[in-house]
Amino acid sequence: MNAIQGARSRARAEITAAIKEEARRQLADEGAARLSLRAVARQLGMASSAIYRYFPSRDDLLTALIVDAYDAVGAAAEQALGSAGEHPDPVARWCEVCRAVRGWARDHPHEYALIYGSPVPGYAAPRDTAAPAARIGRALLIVAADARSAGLFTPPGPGRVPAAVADDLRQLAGRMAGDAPQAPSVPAELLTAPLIAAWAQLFGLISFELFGHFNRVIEAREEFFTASVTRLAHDVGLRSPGA
Amino acid sequence: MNAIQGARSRARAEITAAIKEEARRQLADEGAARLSLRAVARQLGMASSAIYRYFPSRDDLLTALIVDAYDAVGAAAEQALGSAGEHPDPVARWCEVCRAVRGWARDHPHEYALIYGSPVPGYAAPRDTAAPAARIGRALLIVAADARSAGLFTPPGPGRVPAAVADDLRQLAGRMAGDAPQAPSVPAELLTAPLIAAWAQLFGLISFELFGHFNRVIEAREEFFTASVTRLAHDVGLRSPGA
DNA sequence: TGTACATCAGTGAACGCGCGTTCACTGATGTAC
DNA sequence: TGTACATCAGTGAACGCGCGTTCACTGATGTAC
Repeated sequence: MNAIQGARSRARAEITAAIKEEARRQLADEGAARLSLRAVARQLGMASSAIYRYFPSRDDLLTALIVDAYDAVGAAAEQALGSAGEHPDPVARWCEVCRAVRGWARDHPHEYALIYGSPVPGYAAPRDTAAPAARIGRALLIVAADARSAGLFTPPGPGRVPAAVADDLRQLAGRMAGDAPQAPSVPAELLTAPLIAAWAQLFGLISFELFGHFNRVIEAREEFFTASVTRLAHDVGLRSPGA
Repeated sequence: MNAIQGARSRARAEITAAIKEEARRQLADEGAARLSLRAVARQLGMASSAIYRYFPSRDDLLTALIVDAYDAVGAAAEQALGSAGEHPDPVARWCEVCRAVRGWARDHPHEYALIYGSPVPGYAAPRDTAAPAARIGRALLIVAADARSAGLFTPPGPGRVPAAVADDLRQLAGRMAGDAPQAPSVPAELLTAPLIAAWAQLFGLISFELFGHFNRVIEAREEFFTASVTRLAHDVGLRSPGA
């Protein structure tokens, strides 16, 4: 092997990236179900069989795209978290994270559809997707955790949470601590039903916008989105400093 | 034409229905993108070309399935609205409508994905789908309207709604009145941003459950859903009689 | 530094398959007089 | 009631296409001595 990592393995990494890039382009034209190895190879000027040196099958290429998409949107959320890190208002910070997710989704609608739209038929998500998929939820949790440290978190009244749901939340908190022991640990009392619901509901707002259900309903998309996620922040228990 | 509507046209209606039924079955196996006219014909024991006597193209068959799906889930919502019609508690009634939608979605996951998942690539929804698609939103609105009549509706503070969104809502109210003049008219002050948001967020909850994002997160799906839509009801401004 | 060998990327042909749609046709069902 | 004609459902072959995957191969890049 060479000093600079070997020409071969560098070429390999570059071509792997080129294949994924072209596949993402085709995703945008045709959707996931119509993604075709032959078309990717054609566009790249290589024999269709050559793809098999990089991905053992079409499904493996799809999996790589899915993992990349989760990572990309997760990174966008975390970056918003970071840049709004000093922000004294947890509600505004929550909104920034939500807006980053929406922004990424609007910029990459087909990758968004790949991970948050209908599951691709006959494709079973492997374990590898679980960790990247959790990044957005984790970012939202950190907003809540920091708000609590600042005394700006009012946990929702616990009386209304069904016992079975409370059990699920306890188990999930345990699993999150175990999966990423080095990550900032998540106080179990922040992992509430409203927070999980807000997480899912966020994607209802984004999906409705991207998939066309707001056509002829809401045109002021950005204003509507911001107002809606502000409401979600309050549901979760976040408070602005002055309030 | 015959007294009993003509043997030919009766046969026609029956076979059209059989084609759609078989197509729905295949939807469940393969997803919308892989729906194949030839496979439908094969399963029905007819020549593939015979399908063209009933649907001019594959896209027209898809459109018919989409319209049927919107109508089916809309009917489920309206039925819940009807059976909970006497219910004195608007919050409970709202939950029943939401639960009916979720129940239909769980019973018909692939038809749900067809209308609320990723758009089918290369397929443009024709105008025919707009009216059936509005039925669920209309059902939710009626819950709010009846609650207001009973004095159990507290409109959310108008201060926070951006002006552009308020404009959209006014226009939408006008359009809804025009589209269905015979339907119970919708007071514009009920068509609020929180209600539209709750409508979209409802599908975030259902999609997350159906598309697998709650796996290893929430297992008490029904309890979680009911708790979440109860929270939505309060966001919208509905109150229970005693509260 | 040079040589023999192993590894690996990439090729091009082929396999077997399914697809949407068209077309000329047959035969049954309905209609008009 | 009977006959001539029009309408329509359904057939089967064909067109042209693209797909995922396999396979034996060539030639370049890397490795061990």
